[in-house]
This record gives sequence, structure tokens and C-alpha cells, in this order.
Amino acid sequence: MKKNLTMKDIAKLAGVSQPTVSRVVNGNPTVDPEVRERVEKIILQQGFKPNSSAKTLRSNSSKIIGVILFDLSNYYYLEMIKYVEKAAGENGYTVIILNSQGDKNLEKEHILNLQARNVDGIIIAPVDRENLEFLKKQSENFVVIDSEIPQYPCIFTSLLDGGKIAAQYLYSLNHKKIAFIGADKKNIKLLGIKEFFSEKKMKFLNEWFIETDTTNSNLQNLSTLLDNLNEFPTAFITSNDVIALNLTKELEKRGLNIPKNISILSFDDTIISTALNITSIKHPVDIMMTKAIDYLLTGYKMPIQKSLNPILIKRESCTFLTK
Amino acid sequence: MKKNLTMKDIAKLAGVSQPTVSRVVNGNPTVDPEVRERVEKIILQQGFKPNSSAKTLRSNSSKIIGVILFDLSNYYYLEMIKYVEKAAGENGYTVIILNSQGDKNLEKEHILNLQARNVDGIIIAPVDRENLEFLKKQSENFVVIDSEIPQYPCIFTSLLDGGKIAAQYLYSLNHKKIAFIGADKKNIKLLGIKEFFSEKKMKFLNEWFIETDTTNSNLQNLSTLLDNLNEFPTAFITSNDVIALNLTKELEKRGLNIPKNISILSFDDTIISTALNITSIKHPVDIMMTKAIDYLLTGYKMPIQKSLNPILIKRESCTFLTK
DNA sequence: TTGTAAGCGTTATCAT
DNA sequence: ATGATAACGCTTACAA
Repeated sequence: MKKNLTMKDIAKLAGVSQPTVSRVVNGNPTVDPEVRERVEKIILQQGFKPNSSAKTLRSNSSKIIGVILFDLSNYYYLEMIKYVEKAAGENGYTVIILNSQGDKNLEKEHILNLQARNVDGIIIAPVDRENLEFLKKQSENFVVIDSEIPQYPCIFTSLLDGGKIAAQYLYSLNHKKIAFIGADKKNIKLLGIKEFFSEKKMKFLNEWFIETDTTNSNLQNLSTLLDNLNEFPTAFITSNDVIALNLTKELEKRGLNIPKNISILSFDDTIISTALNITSIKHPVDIMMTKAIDYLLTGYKMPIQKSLNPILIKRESCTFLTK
Repeated sequence: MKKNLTMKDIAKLAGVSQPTVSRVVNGNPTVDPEVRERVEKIILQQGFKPNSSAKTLRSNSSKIIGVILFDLSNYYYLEMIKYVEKAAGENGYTVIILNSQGDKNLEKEHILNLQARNVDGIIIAPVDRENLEFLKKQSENFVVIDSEIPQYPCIFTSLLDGGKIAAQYLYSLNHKKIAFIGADKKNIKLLGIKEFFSEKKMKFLNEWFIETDTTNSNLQNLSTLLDNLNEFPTAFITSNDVIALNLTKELEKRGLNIPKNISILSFDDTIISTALNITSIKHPVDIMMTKAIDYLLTGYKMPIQKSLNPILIKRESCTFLTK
């Protein structure tokens, strides 16, 4: 590993002092134009780049944004990377990606790691409330994405609306028996669905909430869950695309055609929805990440609660129920 | 942003000198056990983490692995992130992800950025040969993935074999008219296919190489390309999954059923293949990333050329041709 | 306009 | 076993 050049080296080559090189690099206007030109030429021909550790150490700014994501097996989170790398890069920032795998302790480790690296901001799709409190206590520059958490700066898709829109759409297609497959009873999407049902004075059966592991949804499990249903729904809403994929395979296995016999609507609108032609509730992930970077970089420290509108992407997996 | 604690602070609290704290942190055995315990307790209760910029500056090791990927719109590359983050994390390393978007200049910028950050290694899915030469000249600790480039340390899937395996499989299903959709004439996958054809003394028509932009494949373009065919093939091999997805939609639009009327085999085996039940040639991405990290961390500086075996994942998109 | 010098928080080399 | 002290490469007063 050849040793990198330093400002001292450049200074010697240019016959100036090291701070002058620093001034040139940082565009300080007090530098004599002639000197600037000479130094810049040498910098260019030598391919010099200032050492960022030294810079960080001195200036307390690393030009790094840390991103802690919930689950990189899920394409929804994976896709975020593309957008956040882009938005950060355009502003001269580099991203560090960390996967918490939904694990509280790992998440804490990642937070400490990022702090130690003097990152200029943290974007987090959170696992654990305590860890967020910890972040807040350190008054780190951070923003929560993907979840709505009162008292914290958040950028999230309104999943209550998402649930309502999903149910509303299926209802408009004449579906009254709608099941939701997802992680937990207090899921906000489920809440939205239930709210819509009660608005319409319809009953949402208990068994229509089908509880499954969202990070590790597997086919077999899903199959027995479906077996247990007394009143088989005419439409399914899934909490994410991976579940939708499994559900599709399972229904096919049972000889049920989508959308002829049964309708499916998923959340997240990843490439899976595109591939399978599944109607899906899209999070505006690009906007989410752009706004997140924006928030961090403007240094706007006031708490924000930015709710983004979910978008219904209609595809062929839902049809009008005739029978 | 609360100021982070330093070793000096801990030292004062523990009534020792700052270097002693450093010794404790780094597990230096020359520290008195009693002192060690006292210091460790304080470190723990204060939640102290040593500043990594200072560490990097002094030790010339950042504990960061830089990863430059070709195209984050392609799920093949996106999926790599999951594995590389995992493999790096397990070894105490953090990853910086950079997207070159297939752009030579951006790739160069990323390389400079990583160098300036004193990364301990670079994993690169390369765009440009000159940039690689630059890397090598600096004798950076790096490894090329996804491409076979003589004289450079590489870890790649043997795509020549991949092409042969693909053609062989379709041939075993009685297909003799096989088209390949991909980026360029000298594509190694295509070479493998052609080699298989000549082994079998079959003719591979010129028009069966269908040239398309792999990073930005779009439907319309594909449609006209198919229109131009004189001898319509009975099977398609696509250079990646995104093309396979577009092809699937296009063929469906033409009322052609997969696999009844036509067979499809793709490269990459991303979630798209899973979703669409497309037979695909899988790169062992997990192994690729694990080996890459391994190579970088063992500091084994000899050139390696590690070829990984492609794996044929059979699904329902290919059937025996009867007519 | 430019150079000198201090300091960021570590690690490593000395003494002691 | 531990404490001074220098050094890593940069930014930022301050002096000239």
C-alpha cells in the first residue's frame, strides 16, 4: 500500500506552506490567484486527496451518513440503499449501510459504531425504542424513517391511510371478506383496514388477521394458517411483498387463480409486485430518502413528523367480485 | 450534538493517564488487573467508544471496506450488499457502499474517496480498465468481483460455463433455436452458448444475438427487436433478470405462454426469477462476497483468480420441445 | 496574502 | 506497570 500524499508533500512541491495548500483545497478566497493555480496544478497531477480521517478528527465532520436498516432480506429496505446513496452522493456525502436484522442489540452496536465514526447524521428504520431514546439523549443528528414515533423526527408513509386505501379499493371491487396477513395485532396497516370496515359498518372477523413472521415468512407456516380459516376471504392484503410472493405460490398450489378466484393486494410495491403483477401500496421511498438526507443536512434540528402519502399502484391481481 | 467522551476524560475519572486507558481498550496485557477493572467499569458506565477518526489517522486502518457496485438498479448487485455487510460485520468491519452506475468517471471518484478514507480494502465490480490499473498502481488492497480480468485479483462466476450450462440444458429439452439477449457481442455468456452450439455442430444465427442495453433495458425497444427476427427462436436466454422480466411481459402481450409456447432461461437468479418461476443461472453471491472479504482481510496479497461455479436453478419456465 | 503554531484523539516509543 | 511525549494530517487562529 503506497503511502498517500499529504498536504505537506504538495506544499514542498509547490514551494508554499502546508496551510496554504489547505486553503487552496478548501477554496479559501484569500489565496493569491497565481499561487492557487500553481498548487492546483500539482494537486491534480499528483492525484492528491486530503486524508479524511485527519479532516474528520479536526473538524468533527466526517461527511458520512450512517443508515441503519431493519432487514436487508427485504427488498423494500434494500431498495432504499439505492436512493440514499444517490441523495447523499449528490450532496458530497458517503453512506455507511448497517443491517440491524431486527435485532435490538445489533442496532445498539451499530449506533455506537456510527457515533465513534463521527457521522454527520443517522437515518434509522428502528427496532427498539430504548435505542432511539439513547440516540436522542446524545442529541445526535438523526431521523427515523419507516415508522411514526411521536416526539421523534420521523419521515414515514402514512400506513393508516395505506390500510384504508387498500380496504377501500377492494371494497370498491365488491370484496367484503378481506384478510390481512402481517406481523402484529397492533399493526397500523391493520388498524386502517379495521377503521374502514367500521366506517362501512362491516364486521372484520378476528380470524381475518393472520399473524405471521414478516422478516422470515415461510410457506409451510402460511399453509397451515390458511387451513385454519373457517370463512375463507375473497381478498388478501399482505403486510409486505415477500408475504405476497409466498401467498401467491401457496394459492397457486391450491389451484386458486389470481385474480379470478381470489384477489391479492400487497404493501411495499417492490420488484416482486412488478414481476407478479400485484396491486400494491407503494411507499414513495425515493422521496423518503431524499427528505431524510435533506433534513439531516440542513441541520434543521426541530422535530419533524413528515407523513408521506401512500400510492395505490393498480395491477392485475385484484378484480371485481361478481358471485 | 453532545461532545463525545475521550480517553482523556476516562483517564481523569479513573485517576490514570490517557495512554493507560488506551492500553485497557486495546487489551494490552501489561496493565495491572486491578487498574484494568477500574478503568473498564468506568468505560462501561460512561458508554465510552474510542474515536475512530483518531484511530484511523494514527494507525492507518479504518476498519472500513469500500464496495463499489456497478448498478444498484439491478437486484443482482443490490443483493450483494446484504452479504457483504454481513461478512464484513462478522469480522468487525463496516462497509461503505458506492454506486458507479456504470460510469467511468464516477467510479474514479469513488476510488479516490475510498482511498482518502483509508479504507482497509476495496471490493469492486468494475466499469473501466484504466481505473483498475490506477488501483493496482497504488497497490491498494482490492479485489475485483463479477468479472474475470487477467493479472488482477478476481472472484467471479465462470460465465463461459454458465453459457454452456444454459445452452446444454435447453438443448437437453430439445431446443435448437436459442436466442441470447444481452449487452455486447463479446459477452462471455454468449461465448459459452456459441461454444456449445459449435460442439454440437449446430448453427447459431447472427440474429439470435439480440443486443440490448442491460442497465436500462426497456420494453418498447425489446418489442421492435423481436419484430425484426426472421427465425423466431423456441427459447430465450437473457443476460440478466431484468431483461427476463421485460421479455416475459412482452411475450405475454403477444399471447405467447411460458413455458408452453416458449422457454426462458435467465442469468442472475434474483428475486425476479423466484417470483416468475424462471429457470436461472445463479451466481453464488454469498460465497463471492465471503471470499472477497476473506481475501482482503487475510492480507493475502498474491493475485488470485477464483472462479466460482454457476448453478442452474430449474424452475417452470423451460419445457421439453415436442413439435 | 502567507507562514507559524496549536490542537483534534488516538497509538507507540520512550523513560521511569 | 505506567506516565510523558511525539506523531498521524488536517483546520484554524494568530502573527507577520
